[in-house]
Amino acid sequence: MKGNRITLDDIAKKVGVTKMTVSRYLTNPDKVAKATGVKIKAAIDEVGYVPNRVPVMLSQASTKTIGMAVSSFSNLLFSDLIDGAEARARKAGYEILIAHTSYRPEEEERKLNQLMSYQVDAMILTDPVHTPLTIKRLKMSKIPVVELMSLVDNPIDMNIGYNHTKVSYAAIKSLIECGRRHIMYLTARMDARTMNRQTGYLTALKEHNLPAHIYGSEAPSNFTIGAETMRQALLEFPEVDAVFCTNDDVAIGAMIACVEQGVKVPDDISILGYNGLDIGNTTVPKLTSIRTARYDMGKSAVELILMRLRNGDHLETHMELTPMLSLGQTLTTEETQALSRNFDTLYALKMPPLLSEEPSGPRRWLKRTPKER
Amino acid sequence: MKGNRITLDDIAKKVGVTKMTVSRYLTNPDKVAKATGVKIKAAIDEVGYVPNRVPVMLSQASTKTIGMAVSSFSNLLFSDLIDGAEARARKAGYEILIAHTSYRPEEEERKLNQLMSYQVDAMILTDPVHTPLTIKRLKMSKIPVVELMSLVDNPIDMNIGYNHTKVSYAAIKSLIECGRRHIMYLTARMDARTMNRQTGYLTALKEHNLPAHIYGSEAPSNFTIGAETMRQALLEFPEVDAVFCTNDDVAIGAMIACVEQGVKVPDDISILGYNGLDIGNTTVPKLTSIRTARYDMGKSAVELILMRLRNGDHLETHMELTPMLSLGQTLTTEETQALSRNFDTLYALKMPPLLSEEPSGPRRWLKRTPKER
DNA sequence: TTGTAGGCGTTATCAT
DNA sequence: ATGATAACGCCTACAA
Repeated sequence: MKGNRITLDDIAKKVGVTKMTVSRYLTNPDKVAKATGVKIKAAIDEVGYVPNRVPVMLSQASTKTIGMAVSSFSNLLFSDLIDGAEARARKAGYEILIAHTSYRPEEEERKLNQLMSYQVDAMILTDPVHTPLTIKRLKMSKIPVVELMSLVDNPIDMNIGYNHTKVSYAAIKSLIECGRRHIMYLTARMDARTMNRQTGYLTALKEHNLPAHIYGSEAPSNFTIGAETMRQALLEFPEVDAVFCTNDDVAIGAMIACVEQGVKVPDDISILGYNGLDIGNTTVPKLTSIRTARYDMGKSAVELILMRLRNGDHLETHMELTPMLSLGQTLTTEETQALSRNFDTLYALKMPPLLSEEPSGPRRWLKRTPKER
Repeated sequence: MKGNRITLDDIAKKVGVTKMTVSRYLTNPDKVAKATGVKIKAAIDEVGYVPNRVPVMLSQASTKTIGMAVSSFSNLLFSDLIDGAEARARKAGYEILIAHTSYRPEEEERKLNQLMSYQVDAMILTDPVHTPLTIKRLKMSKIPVVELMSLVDNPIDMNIGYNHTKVSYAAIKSLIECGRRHIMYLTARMDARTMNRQTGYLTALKEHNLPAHIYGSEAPSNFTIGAETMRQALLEFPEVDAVFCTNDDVAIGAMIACVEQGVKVPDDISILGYNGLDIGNTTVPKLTSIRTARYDMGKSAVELILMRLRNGDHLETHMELTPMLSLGQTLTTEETQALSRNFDTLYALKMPPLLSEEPSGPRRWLKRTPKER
């Protein structure tokens, strides 16, 4: 039962003109007689009329709307992505329509369907993996699509992001260069980016004939999970001398566990986070983390879309970004410098064949169901 | 320039039927001949057809869509609200359309306009303050509206939330009962709920003739801001023996500052957070916080909307919730018990006339612009 | 300055 | 089992 919404015609009748006049007033008040305009305004204010954009969408016109499917609202990194995209979109008179996918391709497919059914002019995706149907729908629709965050192998259209595998490879190489030999990968719920990082981690270790130690959980990442997993790791793998974390949440959990157990960071164990969120600045010592330019990515995505929409050009844009280091004290000075150096030359970095098979070393999963509601 | 989207007619022509037959197949495959259905399915799959919901919206029908205007994506509390609402909505075949307001009534007005222009069947609001136009539009539209989080004075329609003023009053009273005399309010960017809490805080102090000490910042709250502000407070107001925080982010910042300065929590200073987010469980000691039932609120909001939509009843539903205590160790045992007791009898609680004027004690604002982009 | 006609893509309704 | 027609509310294009 939906309320009887007010239409242009209702306003028109109140004023004693046709809806066309009211429509004109709405797009440009100067196009109607001043006296008429005043009456129309009064009528609109009186009833709280909200223009219905649906018919406009129907008339093949642009909807001035960009759809954005983000992986999660509980990971702060996506909040920055949205802010960047919205700020740029608004400046151009566009709106962003947001949906979230919970990192699941099928959910992305659902939400994409929903957004496309609103006739969005373009789509921004933040998951790197899609269902075949998602890909087909986007390609057939011909609307501009930007995949954000990860550099992907077969972009649907445009792509801005990081090669997380390469970044992780470079990070682990740096730690090895600086003498770490028992490097652990601390992870949480497996999504595609988590896997990319793992591949980079495994590849670097393999190259140096070092064993892999992967500790993770099935639950979505948070501080508690990170701490629990790290406690377990310290028991089972006490030689650990470096922890590469899939994100800052679990990294902070790891720091908490280290403090509890009297482990010195970074002397005994160095800890490296991923994303460079604000929270890492508040710990003591501050977390060293791989910082991704989230706000700028959101902004750039909209910029690429606007260019395409305006010029109709079909430049294939695939931008590989290189991360900065969010400086803290959870790596040694030497390690920090090695990482910065290696990130600077990331484009030139050659990797050996990627490893995606199971690691040779121990692999430990804490069984733990997501929290009850 | 929008892609030439595929329509029902395109599919129909491919198959050699009219679009009506294809439409029937989509709503109920059994309504067309089996052979026809097979051909239609093939055609749809081949071109990646996405049904266009816009015409459906136009034909006065329900859009099966609920609009939700959340204050922020960078505050985790709203993520739970969204999850609760989405879970319930999906079960009923509804979609949630999300927009964010950055706590600003004018932005809420903009986003409301956007959502209503998509003909949503109902609206969920999470800000407690609205522009007059927002209120008028919602009331005139007659669609079900739920205001979440805060119990408000003049609800637009339905309302589920907390009386944050009363909750804060009860919390401060409890601290006073237990002997605290130098209670500080630690806040951040001022939104309406922050103000409600301040009023409760001031009222309780006034009743006991204690001076108020309010420390805050203009920037959006985060851990860094909380820590900075608390450091300043410790310098200027060293007698402080309790810190009432507007949210868990600044509370954790306060804990960090206390640890740095060698202040014992809760012996020297007790710290109380607000919202009971997961992050409070990871600190040492765990943060004691006032927990709000966010997921359930989101769920209940949709439930009320569905009832209204289905039955057309116009029960005025105004639910006042009472918070639980998220148990930690940043209050003394005695204080924790006092708070729990007082929350249990919150409904019966009588407050003196509210104070909303400026506090009598010192008030200190750290000037700090939001972080550069 | 204002009005009229037609069309956007789907579904309800009424034929065939 | 399938087709034809009308309607939803706005805007573009043309007319007065």
